[in-house]
Amino acid sequence: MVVGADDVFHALADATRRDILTRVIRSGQSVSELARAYPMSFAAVQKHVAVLERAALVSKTRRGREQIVHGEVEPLRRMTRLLDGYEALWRQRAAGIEQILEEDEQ
Amino acid sequence: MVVGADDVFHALADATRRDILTRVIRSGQSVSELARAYPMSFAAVQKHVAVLERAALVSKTRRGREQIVHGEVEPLRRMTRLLDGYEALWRQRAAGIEQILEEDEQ
DNA sequence: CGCACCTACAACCATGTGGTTGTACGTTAG
DNA sequence: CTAACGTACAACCACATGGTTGTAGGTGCG
Repeated sequence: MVVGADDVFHALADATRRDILTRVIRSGQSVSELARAYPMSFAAVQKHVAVLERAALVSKTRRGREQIVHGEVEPLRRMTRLLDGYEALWRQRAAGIEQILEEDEQ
Repeated sequence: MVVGADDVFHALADATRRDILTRVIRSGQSVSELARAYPMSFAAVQKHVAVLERAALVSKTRRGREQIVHGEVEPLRRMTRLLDGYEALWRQRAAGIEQILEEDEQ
């Protein structure tokens, strides 16, 4: 696991970042477009995007002088799987659950 | 939503806390039992449990002089649902997705 | 070309976080 | 009753976080 679960959960633990994620999952948006949508400085939004990027929840591609932010769904899938693992563990139906939970710290 | 998604994700954004969660989901354990399992002070583990408790991921019940920590699976289910919402959104199959994602900030 | 726009990044500040130690209090065992 | 155990909480520290402003570099429009 190249990006830790820590990074993904931490990235998701902020309402602004979750909102940014929903926007760019719908369709890519430039950093400035995103920045205009929130009551904070451009730099602040840029930092939020950086956090999402470090968690691999978004990626950026250049388009002219703009940087377009795209949503990446794969890390979300991994987290969903992790949470499902906890749930299954709770239901005592643990078959192969240990393995899923251990991918966590790889 | 009485406990914010922020709290749940933040609680999960730490390997020690996720490990504590797996332990107590299997079966309840006292705070000291948990504390003995990690290379840190009792107080540190106690704080981790407090964070999990604030996120409603665990609850405590008294047994004699011990405080038994239990895993609560409902918040996990809510988070799984949230993540599923993002995924569905990404797949353009957005039927009622907005609603799910907005429960987020209630 | 020259200016405006988009982005990146550094410096700074207040606050929160994860860890420590120490103290205090309730409960059980002997 | 006393001693030991389990817990809670406060004070403290180093460091990360989320925000700010300012500066600088790449890109495109007129």
